[in-house]
Amino acid sequence: MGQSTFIIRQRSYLKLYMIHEAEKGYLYGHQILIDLREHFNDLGYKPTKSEVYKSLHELLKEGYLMRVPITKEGTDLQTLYVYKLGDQEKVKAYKDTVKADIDRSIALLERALKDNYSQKRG
Amino acid sequence: MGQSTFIIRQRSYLKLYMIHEAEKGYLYGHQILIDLREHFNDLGYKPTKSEVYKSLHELLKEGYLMRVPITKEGTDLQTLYVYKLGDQEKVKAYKDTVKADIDRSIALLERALKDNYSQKRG
DNA sequence: ATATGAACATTATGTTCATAC
DNA sequence: GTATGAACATAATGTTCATAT
Repeated sequence: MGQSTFIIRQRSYLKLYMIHEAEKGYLYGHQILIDLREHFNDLGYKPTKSEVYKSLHELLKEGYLMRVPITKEGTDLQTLYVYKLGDQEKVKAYKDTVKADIDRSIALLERALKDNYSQKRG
Repeated sequence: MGQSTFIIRQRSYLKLYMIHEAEKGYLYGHQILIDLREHFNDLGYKPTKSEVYKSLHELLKEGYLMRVPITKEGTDLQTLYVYKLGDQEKVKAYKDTVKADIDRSIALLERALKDNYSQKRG
């Protein structure tokens, strides 16, 4: 399946952050892109537009988020959407899964540090 | 480039372990596959044959490892190879790079834990 | 079964193009 | 410039096939 046996995928990582943002209220695509780039700037991680929108669309398709078109004053046609939290139970289960995935990933990485960079003393 | 902006690639991770194994003496493909699967069994990570051989071939091509055909008693034709450490300086530099990549990856993952799973208290 | 590797397929991700305000 | 998205391209990884001992 899409089930990664190695480390967590970027897509899952981004989806987690989006869910968290939706939990706080609502989010929209362009803004979360800007926010996440800012948030990870110090670590040199700069998620692409494409990944962010794909993550958003997946969450929507899977029912974790719901989309609401918003209206701006003075406009008729607009392509602005707000994303709100969908099924809370589903979301909770999803977060638990991702949590386990992150924990496993950290364990793999720390093992690599231990195995490959520990000082050998005699 | 192949430069990942997100988390360390499986390929780099495996290559690190192979270099480490070569540092201890020598290694060969099938054995390291078995060993790594055993080593990561508890974390549910089961590297594939394909990834292991590709990692090995990359290390060879990049000069981190050298290949030596080995002879077994009673055989003429054989496709067995032993990999030994190549340029030590190059290897050291490579390990430093991977170390930084792992550290950055752990930082990203731990940030996700902090950002998305910390208890909010009032 | 051990052992190595290529060929093929699919996923994950990144880059460019299109559209609209 | 903000904002959304598809189309296209490539990179990373996994599965199957081939070949030999």
